[in-house]
Amino acid sequence: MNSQLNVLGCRAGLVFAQNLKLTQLARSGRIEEAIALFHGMITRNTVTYNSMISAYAKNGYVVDARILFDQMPRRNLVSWNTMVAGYLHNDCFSEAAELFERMPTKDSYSWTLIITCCTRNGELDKARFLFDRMPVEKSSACYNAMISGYAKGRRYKDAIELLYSMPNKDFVSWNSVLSGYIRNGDMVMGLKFFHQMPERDVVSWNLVVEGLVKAGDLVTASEFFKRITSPNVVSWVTLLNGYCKKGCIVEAREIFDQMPKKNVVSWNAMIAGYVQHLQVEEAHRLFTEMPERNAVSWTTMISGYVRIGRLNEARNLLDMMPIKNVAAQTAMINGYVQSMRMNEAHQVFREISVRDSVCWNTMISGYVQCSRMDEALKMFMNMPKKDIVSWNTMIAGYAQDGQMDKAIDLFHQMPKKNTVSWNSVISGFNQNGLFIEAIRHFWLMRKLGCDPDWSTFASALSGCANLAALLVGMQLHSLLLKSGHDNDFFAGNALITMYARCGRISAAQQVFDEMISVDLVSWNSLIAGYASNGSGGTVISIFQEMTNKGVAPDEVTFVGVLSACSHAGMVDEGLKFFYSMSKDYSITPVAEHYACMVDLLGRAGRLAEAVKLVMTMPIRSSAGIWGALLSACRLHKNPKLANLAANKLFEFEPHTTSNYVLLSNIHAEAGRWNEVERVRVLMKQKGVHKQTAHSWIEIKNEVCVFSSDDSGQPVSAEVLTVLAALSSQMRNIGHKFNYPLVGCG
DNA sequence: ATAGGGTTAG
Repeated sequence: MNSQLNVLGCRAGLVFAQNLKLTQLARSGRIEEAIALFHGMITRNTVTYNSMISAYAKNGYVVDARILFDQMPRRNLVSWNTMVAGYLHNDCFSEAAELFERMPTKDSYSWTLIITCCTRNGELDKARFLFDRMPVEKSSACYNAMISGYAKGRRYKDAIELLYSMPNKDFVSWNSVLSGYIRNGDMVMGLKFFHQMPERDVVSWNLVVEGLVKAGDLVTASEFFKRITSPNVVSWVTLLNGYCKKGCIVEAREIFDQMPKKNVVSWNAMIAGYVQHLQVEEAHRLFTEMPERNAVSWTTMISGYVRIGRLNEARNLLDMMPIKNVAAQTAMINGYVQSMRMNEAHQVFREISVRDSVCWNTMISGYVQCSRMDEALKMFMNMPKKDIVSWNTMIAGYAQDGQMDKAIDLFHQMPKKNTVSWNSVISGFNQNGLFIEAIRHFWLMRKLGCDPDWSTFASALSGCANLAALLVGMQLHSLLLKSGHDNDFFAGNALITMYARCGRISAAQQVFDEMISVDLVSWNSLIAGYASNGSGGTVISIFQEMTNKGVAPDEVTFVGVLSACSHAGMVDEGLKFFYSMSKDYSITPVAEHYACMVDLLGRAGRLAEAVKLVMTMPIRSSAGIWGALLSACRLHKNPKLANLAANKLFEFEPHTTSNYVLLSNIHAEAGRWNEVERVRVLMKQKGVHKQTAHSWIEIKNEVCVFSSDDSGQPVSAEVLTVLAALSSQMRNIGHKFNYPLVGCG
């Protein structure tokens, strides 16, 4: 009897110890060892099962956790809570809520879980509804969950109101509100709240240091750091990270060396700092020196080698990694994706045991970059839980691939849209020439309560630039000033282009002058602006100004400069720049530059030289080059050469109506009616139709569309009268018309 | 063994 009891006692002791070990393994991410231990155990009690459920869930194996939960012999309240927490940990909100509903009994843990579930899912009011009606006594944790939810959702008033009504406030309560301010970037309010707090612990101080670091104010951040009475590892790492992000890697290293206690996170942060500054060798030295490495250390190193393009070293590390995790494998996939090596990317992807949304998204974006949209879609469809990034990647992919209909289709299907989703469709419309749709979606986005960012403004402004929609462009300009995104390069540069394309070059110049700092794109936009406005001399002086300031021109700069010369008839200057770009700036001319040169020589009537340039150039010809030649043929009435240029042009653009029309007109003007007929037959053969040209204007928020030969317009007669008056005025001041202006609606 | 605030990697 006694010995039997002893055996039982020993067994109980063993189970207790093994349960403890299980929890420890789970906490340090050693899930394989935990599984082995669990399966090797002779006796298991409810606590064992609970620990294992938690172990699975905390390491991403939420399905296995559920299987064990369903299989275990007896479930207690903690088992149910653990499973709900497991779902919550893996962002499975609906599963968590479903299980919560089925719970036989609920304690304050359960209620805290469901409230957290709602707040994390953005359902703040539902959370509050449950909070107000929960039948068990509210713990501090429960209050804190609700307060934290409010604060994270920027509902500071609600958060503080609840905080003040709470009976036993602790540090977590105060820090939850503070964290909301800091994480949302509301530093001014955050600091004010910090000073109002009755007492502060290390976490409070760390939060403020974090906020200051994020705002880029390292001086104040280190002042606050110095005032912390006993800084912990988190305080040190936060400051260290701040110096790394600011590019002060030497100072970061000093902080690292000064740290009284280092843990894995400290080493990882320092390694990440070196990786960010592309000092991957130094990072690797620390990596080999550090006392213990975790998955983050390996992942940081792998992504470091990926960043500098050394995929072999990255792959070696991944192969050496003892227990591979998704993050490390995704970093590797990212490397292959960037080099378009999709087969190798897919091989790594196949080896991943638990696939999260990030690794799926990386694969999708890989196929998108290779324009393999069918495979991207296959991935997207196979993905078990799509997140907002997956949707946005697909939408941007279709837009880039010219399949705007599919992009819009997905956009309408997606459950929740963010700014990036809107940006993808808006810039997609622009890329596909649907500028009106781009602008319409900008207003729609604002109407539906989504905030545009600098990228939205840049896209919408680009739409205006292409439509020469000055009034809308000016409206966007003032919205941009109000939004606070006006100091951004992209938005500023888009403004320059918008004003220039709307013919307001002085406004473009003013935007340029008022920008806090300009980049190469700003210079290029200004140059292109003056170029299209025909101010060749100004372009040349701006070009000199920018090179004097030490800004090196690129290919785009020269497209602007050369087209300026061509528009202003400055042939010699153009030729000089063309030769100088490769000689002085070592920029190899591409098709666009040759097109400018053909245009330049062609306009000047030097057709033979233009042809010679095309025949001797070391690159493949393009539609732009032959198009420029064809236009020159019209200007200088050379139907023979026109036939040659047109034949080449049709190889590139067999279905572009305007090319055929141009050729036909050249022959018509020369009275070569046989040739005109030949072009007509050619168009019929190729199935090209002469499209009815149309244009539109906006009057009092209504769009009026005009097309040629359209007498159905209600205002046609009026328009025609005005047109006739304008034509006669133009004729009076000496303008000659190529065609009689008839039939314009 | 389960819930609320703070650090690092994809």
